[in-house]
Amino acid sequence: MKEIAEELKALSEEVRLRLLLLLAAGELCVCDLIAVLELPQSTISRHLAYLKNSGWVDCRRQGVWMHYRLAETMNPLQTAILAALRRETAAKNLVRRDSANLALRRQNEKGKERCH
Amino acid sequence: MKEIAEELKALSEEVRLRLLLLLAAGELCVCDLIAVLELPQSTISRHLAYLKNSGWVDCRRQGVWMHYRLAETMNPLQTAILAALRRETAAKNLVRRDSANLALRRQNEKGKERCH
DNA sequence: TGACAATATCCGCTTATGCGGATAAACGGT
DNA sequence: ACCGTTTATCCGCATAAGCGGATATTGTCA
Repeated sequence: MKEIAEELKALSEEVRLRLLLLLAAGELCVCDLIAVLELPQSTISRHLAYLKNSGWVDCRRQGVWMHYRLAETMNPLQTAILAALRRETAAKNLVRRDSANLALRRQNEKGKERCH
Repeated sequence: MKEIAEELKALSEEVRLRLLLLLAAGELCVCDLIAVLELPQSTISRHLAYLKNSGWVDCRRQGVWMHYRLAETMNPLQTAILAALRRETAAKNLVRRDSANLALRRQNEKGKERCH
């Protein structure tokens, strides 16, 4: 039960929710997340570490860049909660804005190959 | 999004999780919850107030007794999360112990009419 | 109205958490 | 080996949250 409470606590913070929902759409580099959320690097990094320690995301290093993605092995509770969250937040302003920002950034990157 | 984070924060604490799961099986009086969880009255009352303020439970007064139950109007996210929680925690020791304690208390109460 | 029972709130304390600038660590390129 | 870039961690601070005994509130009954 303590573990379950910890998993939920990891999602009880707006920045972490935004990060998780962005990652739910696919793997991202930390620098992308910093740019999209427009928050200090230390803040983003700290919250990503929190999500990682609570089993929501994994990361892999590629050179200097660190890529985060959803944990590939979630327990059934996590899977169900994440699915519900994605479904019920899809229409929220902040979520739409974040993914729009990400799309914009992707657009501007065309041909400039970065983070890989 | 802040509201969603608040709803999740309400569930990120073991005592509140236990309370909510007990109430998911039906309305209960505060004195039952105190007896089952075996925690100080002020602790139980505080956590119940938290669950109420975050929209997970409602309460009704009947004389001196206060009865708590699941909120009858939850949003879709809450409904989904609660369903997942009930499903995934049903086999947990603590959850089973709590409901066993409640059943035992109900048994001992036979004919002694209380809390109503 | 006075005494009692159930519950909520207050209080001082301790611990946990978030913040963001500063610093450290990891890595690639030259 | 050194430099610049990216990310992680450290640090001091401020705020939030949990605890449980003490007190207040609410209601019942005589």
